[in-house]
Amino acid sequence: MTVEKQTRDPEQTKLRILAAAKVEFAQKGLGGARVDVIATRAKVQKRMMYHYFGNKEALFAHVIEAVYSDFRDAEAALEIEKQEPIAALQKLVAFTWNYYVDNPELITLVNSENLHKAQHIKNSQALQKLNRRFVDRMRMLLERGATAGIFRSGLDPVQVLITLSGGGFHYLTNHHTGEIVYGRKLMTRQAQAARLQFNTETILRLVCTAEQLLKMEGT
Amino acid sequence: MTVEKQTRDPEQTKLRILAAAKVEFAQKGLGGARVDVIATRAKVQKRMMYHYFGNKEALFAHVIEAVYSDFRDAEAALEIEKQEPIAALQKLVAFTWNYYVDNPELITLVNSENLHKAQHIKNSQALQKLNRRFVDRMRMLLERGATAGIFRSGLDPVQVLITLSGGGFHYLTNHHTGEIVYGRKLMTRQAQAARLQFNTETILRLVCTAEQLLKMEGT
DNA sequence: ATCATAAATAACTATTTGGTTATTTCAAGA
DNA sequence: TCTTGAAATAACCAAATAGTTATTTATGAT
Repeated sequence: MTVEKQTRDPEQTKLRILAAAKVEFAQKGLGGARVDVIATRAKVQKRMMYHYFGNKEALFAHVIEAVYSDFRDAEAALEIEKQEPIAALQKLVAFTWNYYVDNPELITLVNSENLHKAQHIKNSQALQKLNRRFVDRMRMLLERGATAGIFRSGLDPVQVLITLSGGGFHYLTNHHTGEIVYGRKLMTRQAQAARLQFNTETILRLVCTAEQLLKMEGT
Repeated sequence: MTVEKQTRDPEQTKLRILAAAKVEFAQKGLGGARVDVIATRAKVQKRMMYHYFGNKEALFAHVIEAVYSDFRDAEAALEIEKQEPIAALQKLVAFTWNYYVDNPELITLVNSENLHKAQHIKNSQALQKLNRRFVDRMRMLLERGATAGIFRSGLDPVQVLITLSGGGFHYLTNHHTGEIVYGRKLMTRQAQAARLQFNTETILRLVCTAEQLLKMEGT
């Protein structure tokens, strides 16, 4: 049994602040989040937050950058380039959906960052690099599919990616108002499974040629 | 020239408060919005806001409800039930997109309401009624298309509606981070036109039968 | 005309909030 | 072992903030 001496552990302290901040910012947004709540939840003196991160907004920027890069890292680890096009696409749609479901903070944090016009990540070189590769992976996947005669040619990878992520993101981020608008539960196990399936179908119908769709309907 | 006597106009006062609140809440979210800013912008004593609306959250609830019902009213006025299925769907996609573009507050307000778990509209009978009709219109449209052999049968109108709105909503609400993620401008005139076209295509490919898609590709 | 009521104004307050000052404590390197 | 710089604590503060109290003023009904 490790006896944890809490005193003097700067790395742990920083991580605890970051974790608490992620929860608070995700829950209340940048404007609604409270520095004191973060400190209390992190079991850290508020002063330490200012010591390590400077101020509330800089802390927010750190949180956003960490959350985004975790997401892209997980995505890159999928190695969809090693699968055949349709399977790769299905895998990517499912991964994206599941990641959103398992990391609900990501969604509200991204929304909050957009409310602030993305000013906190605007200058992050690290994110720009990660994301360029991300788009390239989709471009190559679409090209492979087109070459194989399965996918339509000339598709814009950015448009496909936005539609792909949006099918999950939009559903999840707006599920509270959605349940009122559509008059049904949207977050039951069944509803979630149905949405993933529908979204997969949407993307496949979007990228596959009509001939390929006819062929698959026969299945 | 009408000499405007400002004194004693409760309707105008309420409207000015509502309009100012809409801007402030849309810009900063519920948590970030400031009551004093709203009062100043409305050119009204802050006390009047409390007089007419009770408190900040109740004012927010009024704003949300007004914005939502304006949106649905405009949509109902389209009368898509009077058009043939494909044209109706194209019209609905374009309308939805354009409404979002022309009313950017709608998007951030809906996001803010979702951050608060939709608690401000949860009990609105008016909205529930409006929305039930909205889903019914899509259900009937899908049925008409299926009967005509143009649309696939068995499509879930709610899933289609979520995908349809999401294609625009998600793009617009996340365009700030999106420009960094995708490394390109997303709000130029051309980019907007391209997105509307892509989204229309997505929805048509989603609902039309494969045979119908083949037929249309010939065009 | 006047009176009752609602609209509008002005000044105020208790609390919250992001951020700071001042001080103490630990732990690693000389 | 001693010194030095970073880690941690505690108490504090000015500004901001949602909401109030107290008062005046316009207006429509009688």
